[in-house]
Amino acid sequence: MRETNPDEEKYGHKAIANNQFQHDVCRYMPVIRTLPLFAGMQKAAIEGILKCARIALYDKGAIVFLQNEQASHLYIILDGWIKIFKGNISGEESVLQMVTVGESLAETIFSSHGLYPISAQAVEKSRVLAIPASVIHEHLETNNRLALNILSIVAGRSQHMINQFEQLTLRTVTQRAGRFLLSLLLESKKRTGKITLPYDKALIAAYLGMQPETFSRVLQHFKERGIDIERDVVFLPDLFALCSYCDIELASKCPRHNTPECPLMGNIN
Amino acid sequence: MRETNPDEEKYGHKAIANNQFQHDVCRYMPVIRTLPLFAGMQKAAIEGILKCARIALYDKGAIVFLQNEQASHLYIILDGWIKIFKGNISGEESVLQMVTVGESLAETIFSSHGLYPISAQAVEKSRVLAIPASVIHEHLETNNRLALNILSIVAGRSQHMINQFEQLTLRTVTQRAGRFLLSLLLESKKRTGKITLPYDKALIAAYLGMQPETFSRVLQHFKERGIDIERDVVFLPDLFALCSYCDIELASKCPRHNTPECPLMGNIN
DNA sequence: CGCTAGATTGAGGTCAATCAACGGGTGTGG
DNA sequence: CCACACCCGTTGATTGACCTCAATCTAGCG
Repeated sequence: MRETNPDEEKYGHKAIANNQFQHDVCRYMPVIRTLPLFAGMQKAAIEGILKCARIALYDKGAIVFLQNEQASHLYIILDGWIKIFKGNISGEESVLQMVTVGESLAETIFSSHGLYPISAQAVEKSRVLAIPASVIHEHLETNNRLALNILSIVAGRSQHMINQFEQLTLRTVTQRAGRFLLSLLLESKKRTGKITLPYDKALIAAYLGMQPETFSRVLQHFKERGIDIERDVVFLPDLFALCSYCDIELASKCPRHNTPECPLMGNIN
Repeated sequence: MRETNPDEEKYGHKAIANNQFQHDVCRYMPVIRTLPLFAGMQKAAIEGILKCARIALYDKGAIVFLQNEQASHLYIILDGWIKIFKGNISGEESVLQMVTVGESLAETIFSSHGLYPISAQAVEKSRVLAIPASVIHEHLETNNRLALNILSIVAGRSQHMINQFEQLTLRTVTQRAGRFLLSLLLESKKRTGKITLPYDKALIAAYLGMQPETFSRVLQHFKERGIDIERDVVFLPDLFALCSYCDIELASKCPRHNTPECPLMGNIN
């Protein structure tokens, strides 16, 4: 039934030797239990689902799955970064999201035709919890809490996609890059003006829907405006330097949102 | 708690006088019962949910809801076309989807902060079934079937968005327009070479992420290649004229997919 | 020390947006 | 029935944002 997948050769899929499936799921139980997927669930129920789960390790560049493959697992990242993308026949690819610790590749297995609609690739050494799709589907039938948790995850992802969508259609490259840096700043708990880029600049560029050269030029542009950039570290002259790139999604993560300290004073979109 | 919403004035929201809420939900029961939302549910359960539902009528141009408003209802289109979009402060808007009969605006009410992440506007006279979000949330807690149905809807929507995303980033305007026409062809049951555009050209252009002028020029381009276009009707010289714009999502709707008749012979992406 | 991958910089090209004018249906009022 | 206005769509000319290609630079690493 499955169509031949031209991507397989390209990415050297099926050649992954380090898929080291291990039985040490329990070692990660403390982390796993705190995942949104299992929120509000009984210990027994969680363990029932995890019985068939395995932990897989992917090297940098390894493919987790490819679009149009049979969707076999639901994945949760325990460590590292996974790139979610869609590639076309001419080799170009469009990066949909970058996923990291605690997040899951969930909606992918509820695809109507049972095939992954997207591809996933580790962009650095990553550890992933893999739960068979059949197990999830089985528990879904009886475990309402699980269904609601997944619904919540998928809806959240959907919303994030809407934002990404708006970014690409309505924003210039400078605005996209500025917003990206601001989001990094808001995610870093310690509120210094120091931001470290989480992965390759070329990858950031792809995620932001632009060419590496363009991203480089945009950073150059920021430098001229007083933002100091060295390698993968960005130093802000002050914490408000990027506030003009804020939007409603980022604002909700900002401690100064809806306070007099916010330079935008609620004029956000 | 609710922020002032500058869009309200712009769109004349709250001024909608024809929101004719009616108690004639039962008149639409035959249609409603066949909706994916209620698939596999008992008659009693469906009626329990519909007890508080109302049918609303929107004139062309009327706003159903605006982004950042409190998410109060889940909507299902019974008639007409609704535009789902995200607008920014400078008045530009990015059209995410066009929704029509049988489809729902579902994921919108599961937004984490309880606000609509997007706006919805009727682009022609439309009839909509509105179910209070509180009712849905209440039933979700106990009705597992409902949760699974919604999950399926949201996942489907999410996947559609992924496709839209890929279109905008990886395809040229010509490819996007060609694919759009092809999708219309595949959706029309009668397989003649005649396609009628479902709404304004300007709206189609916005949905395809281009300017009206650009869309017009693209149609011109098609005309030069033998496709006859008159007003809102497109005549194909033969049924395969647009096959080069096919992709895996459209292929699944094509009766000739995976048959020797398919001019692409499975070389699809 | 040289190799390589990632990043930068420069020059030129292109696709689609923008700005502006026009055409041709449709509806309205005289 | 015609004159006019209005809206939608088209067409043309120009601009500009971003891409592409190619050369160069830099840092890490064996």
